[in-house]
Amino acid sequence: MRRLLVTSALPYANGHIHLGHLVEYTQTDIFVRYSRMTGRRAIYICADDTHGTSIMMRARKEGRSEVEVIEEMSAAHQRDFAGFQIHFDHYGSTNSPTNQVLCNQIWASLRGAGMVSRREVTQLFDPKEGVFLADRFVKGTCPRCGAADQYGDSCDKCGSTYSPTDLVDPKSTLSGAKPELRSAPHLFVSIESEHAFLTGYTQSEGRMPREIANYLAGHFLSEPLRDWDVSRAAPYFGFEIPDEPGHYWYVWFDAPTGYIAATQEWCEKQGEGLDAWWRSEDTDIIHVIGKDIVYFHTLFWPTMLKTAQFSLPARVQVHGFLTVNGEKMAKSKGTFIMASTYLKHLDPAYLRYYYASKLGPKVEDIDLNIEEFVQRVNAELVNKIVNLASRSSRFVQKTGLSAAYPEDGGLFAAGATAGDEIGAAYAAFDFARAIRTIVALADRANEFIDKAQPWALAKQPGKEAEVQAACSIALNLYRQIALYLAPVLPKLAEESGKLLNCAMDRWELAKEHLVGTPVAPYQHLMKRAELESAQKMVNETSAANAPETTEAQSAAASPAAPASPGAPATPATPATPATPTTYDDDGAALQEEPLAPECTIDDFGKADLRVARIVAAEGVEGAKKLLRLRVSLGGGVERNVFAGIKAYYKPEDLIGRLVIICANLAPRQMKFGLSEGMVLAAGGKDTAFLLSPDSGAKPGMRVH
RNA sequence: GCCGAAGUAGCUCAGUUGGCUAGAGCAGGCGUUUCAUACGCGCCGGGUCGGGGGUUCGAUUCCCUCCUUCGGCACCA
Repeated sequence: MRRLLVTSALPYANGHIHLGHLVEYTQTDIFVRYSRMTGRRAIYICADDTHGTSIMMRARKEGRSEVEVIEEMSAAHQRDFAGFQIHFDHYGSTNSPTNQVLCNQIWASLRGAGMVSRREVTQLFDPKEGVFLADRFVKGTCPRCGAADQYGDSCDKCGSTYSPTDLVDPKSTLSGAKPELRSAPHLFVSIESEHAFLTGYTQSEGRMPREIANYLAGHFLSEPLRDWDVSRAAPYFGFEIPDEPGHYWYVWFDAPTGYIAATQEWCEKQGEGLDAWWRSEDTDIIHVIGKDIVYFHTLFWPTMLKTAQFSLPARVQVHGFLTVNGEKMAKSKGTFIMASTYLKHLDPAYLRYYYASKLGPKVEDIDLNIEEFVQRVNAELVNKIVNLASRSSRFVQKTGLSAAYPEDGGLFAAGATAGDEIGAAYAAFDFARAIRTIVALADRANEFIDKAQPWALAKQPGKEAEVQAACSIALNLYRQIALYLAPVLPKLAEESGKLLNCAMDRWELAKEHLVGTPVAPYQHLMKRAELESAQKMVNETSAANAPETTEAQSAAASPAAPASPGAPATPATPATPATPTTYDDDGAALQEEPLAPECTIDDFGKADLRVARIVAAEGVEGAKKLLRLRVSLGGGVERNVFAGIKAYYKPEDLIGRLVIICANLAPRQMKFGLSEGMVLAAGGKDTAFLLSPDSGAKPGMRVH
């Protein structure tokens, strides 16, 4: 049988593992465990992703070295994974000597193939803001058709595309200043030469979920592939590029190489050769990733592998995000639940089972609904499955199982047949189907016991053989089920093996009767999940609101969860209910958006900031992010202002509220109307917090 | 608005090479057992299969269109 090398995305070393991450690791772990049970040689490789600016900033803030930071986090990650019975054959780090050697090697191959270019990148630079401007931050007149007010990359009037430097009369959309041309050295990897290869690779049947292949075909492969900027200038925590001193590989360059490096470290421990795993026709490599990092795994990574003559992944399995109670995970709602928090309150088996019952082969978000979670685990796992063992094992403790398997009306045979279907479902990452089929088997087993009534027979003298027969059947059916669930619930399988004195490690065992073996005294195999405990977990998460809020999702290779840390759930609620005794004001926000160049008091004075009252607010039809606000400056002076805060505030909650606006901002014609000012709000990519004056302020007052 | 995915019972979902009265689990109601972790078993109620149109002897399934939801992109002065 072909060997399997399976990976999950590398968790970023700047945040703890949360329930969103666990979707992916659980999914992968189940797949690997199943594969092993069928006799396939399979290894599960992972590592921490450690490089990048975030780690550097964190280390500085905490006054210690980056290495100390990432070692601590790696230990925490591995502790969490172990707590959820996620078993890696090797867990490495991208900051390893092995990985560095490998990066050098792949880099040399790319160089050798003539795919690397060093370019003085001339970009438009905003002299007022002190930043380089991405295409979308530049507007000007289209060089083709002369349409005004077009973006730096393409014209929506004539549809032509061009470079921002071609724009006539360009303006920075940040400051309105005329951008200057400035250059900086960058290293690029060109992948356009591999366009045909990538089309063939990504579109080949079974390589990845269909919708992902379509997405790539439509968004990237339909036009020339752009060069990939792989360098970052010092200071940067990472590997210095050997032939380009002062420049470091961008974290996404050395993250996927970590898959290979970690494999190599495992090989060294095992005395095996790396080539058998990464340069072999006999090994299938499968990457399990989240839908947010498809781009890196399906375009750049295959190109790197091909160029350096490594095997190409046979499959890239993509999963969706985790939502909690139907919404994106948010600290403020108590749904940004850390793995370690969960473990304090609930059995990891519950989550493994629940995820398995929800995970299909499609790229769909899955929802963790706390109530459904408790209900489902209890109803299916405890009430009908585990209870099977509990209700039938006691009657045969003294006698053990029948020496010959009794007539059962074909139940066992049906269960054995179902095993093929269940196995196929596991192999296809359709765990939900596997679970459905398994639960159906448990239903049949319960019906059987109910009809056989061993408890009634046990009271009638002379019926001992019948009691034994009924329970032998029930326990054989239970064993089948426990075997089928073993990839999901390894611990349950192990305990069941102790109860029935049998092996539980091979899939094919489900086709063999278990006869004549002793039965151990029954001990609880699993407790019922308590809603109260789940509630406590949520409450504890809410209470711990501040720590790790912003750090959790800047991950380069972050897998499962959506990135919306700390989105304001109820903006109307005062932000500080009590005086906090400690603060966790980390540098994440500042790091994400560095300070602008110094300005003078006169510069500042140019902006006329005023208190204003929102007198009307409504969503803008056709716009997903915009609210149209009517604000009053008092004395009947009103303004029409658009604000990109639809996702964070309900219009009705805003009416009557005092805010700060920039009142002398040049009016701007937008797609949906004229905007006559700007409402001030703090926030980053996924958040917005409106500014309000203290009570007493009146509309029209100037902010000095 | 553009691209993608999806809309089946109160909830979570099965079900399509087009075909018998559209299914399961949970939740709800009724009954029943008491071996088991108040668990199990039986029965019942409940769906215009998002709306409309078309192809067909026949459409939940194929085609068109509209609506809604969720992602991604745009808009966020």
